[in-house]
Amino acid sequence: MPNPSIPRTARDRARAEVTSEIVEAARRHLGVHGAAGLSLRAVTRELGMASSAIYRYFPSRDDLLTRLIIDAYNDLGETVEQAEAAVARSDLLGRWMAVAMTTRAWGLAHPEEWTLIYGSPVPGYAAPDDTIAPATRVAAVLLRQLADGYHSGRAPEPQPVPRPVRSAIKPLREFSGDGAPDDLLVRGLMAMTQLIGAVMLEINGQFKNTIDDLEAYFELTMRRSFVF
Amino acid sequence: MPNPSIPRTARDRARAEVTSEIVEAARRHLGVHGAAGLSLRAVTRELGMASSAIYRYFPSRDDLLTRLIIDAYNDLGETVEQAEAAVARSDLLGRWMAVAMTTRAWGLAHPEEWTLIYGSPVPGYAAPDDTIAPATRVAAVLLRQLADGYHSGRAPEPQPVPRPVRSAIKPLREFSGDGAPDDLLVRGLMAMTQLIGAVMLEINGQFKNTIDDLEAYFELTMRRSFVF
DNA sequence: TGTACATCAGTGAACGCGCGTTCACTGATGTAC
DNA sequence: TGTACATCAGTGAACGCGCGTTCACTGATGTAC
Repeated sequence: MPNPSIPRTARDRARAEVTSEIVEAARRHLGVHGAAGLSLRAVTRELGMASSAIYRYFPSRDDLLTRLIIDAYNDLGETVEQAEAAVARSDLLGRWMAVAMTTRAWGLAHPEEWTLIYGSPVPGYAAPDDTIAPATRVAAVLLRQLADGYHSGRAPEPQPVPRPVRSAIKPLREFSGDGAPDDLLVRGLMAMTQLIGAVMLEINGQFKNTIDDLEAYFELTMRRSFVF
Repeated sequence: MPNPSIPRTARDRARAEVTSEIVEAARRHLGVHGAAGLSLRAVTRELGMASSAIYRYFPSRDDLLTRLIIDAYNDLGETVEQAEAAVARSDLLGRWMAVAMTTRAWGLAHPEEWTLIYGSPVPGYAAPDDTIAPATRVAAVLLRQLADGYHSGRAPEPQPVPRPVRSAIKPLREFSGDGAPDDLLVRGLMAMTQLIGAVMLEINGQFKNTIDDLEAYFELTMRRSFVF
């Protein structure tokens, strides 16, 4: 049985090529008009094909959007994973800073795709289940750091976590296994919130007229947000 | 000279009334289709008037959007100011928690307007200068808290702030006067980032399948983000 | 108080535009024998 | 290797829709004398 992901015939090869051309053109169009304004006709126009031709590749506009979202999650996830893997396992601060700085750099380089995955949902679009797994890649890296820090005895003195919160983060607990106690999970979530929040505010221009050198400021706040 | 903001004739009264009806209808429409999909025709249709009639009140779609943005900033700002003013001046934790919980409540109650002011900019729309002043109301409340905490000697042991960051936050420093030293400004910005980030992530549904009781979790993280 | 004129809200038709999706079709590529 | 049929990419016209904005107009309200 041939692997269907490896194109075999000329037709298959052409199909794979045109598909990725469509996705790339669509990605470019995101930048100009945002996700809500993504237009199939504009995409096909740029590729010089009939507007109806796109339906040979994507059954609808929403399916193209889904593909863009999955690609964005995977691109960010892969970039972060690679940067983090290059740091010595015992260097927890280095690993955290690698995640933080790489995430920011990716967001600034791909603001539309950032908005696509972390911004407000596109009206009328419901993300299918295929997007869940790629969405968790960055979080998974951070959970591993928490577990490593905890098991090497470097966790900070735990602050109390009230009962309601303890049960509130149960879903996360189930996802993370018993790699870290509740207090550490809360600290990790806060660090993640600080990270995503800071990048989002910067991308949306909220720091305009407030902070000049955003790189230096971001670096300091991420150092201060380090859990261990 | 009569105050032009107080309607005098029947015509003026009618104009003020219709204007606010338009704004309210537009606000409702934001919820369904987002800012990018705000349609003048849909708004006039709901009010039972000709689509061209709206040009007697707003010269263009962008002007209506601007009005919605200014209203949103002012509504949030006023709500937060009032809640914070009800807390004893010396109760710094109470004042911070009032800002945090009120901000979250407002955001959850008005997710579209939240997205309008803190979300990614509407493509093709450039916010005019009139939006700057209302945008700073919440930040101004927090800066007053920082100054009060500092002048009553409750500031935490300052951590070092590297030179580049010191000059990076110069614009903020100029805005805040000498109410608080650099370290305190950084702490304040981080608390603000944690607050806005947490509300934004919750509104965008990023905590789905991660945290059950978001209110309890939010409260804990805001307590932990308290500067003093 | 009454009249003449100016101002203004609201109308409805029209302009020019772009959109997602469907459909019957053509012609090239792939497959089974 | 050659032929007959099936599969599939791509076309172009069409459907029905909604949009922001302009314009000449009507009729009501306001103002100056």
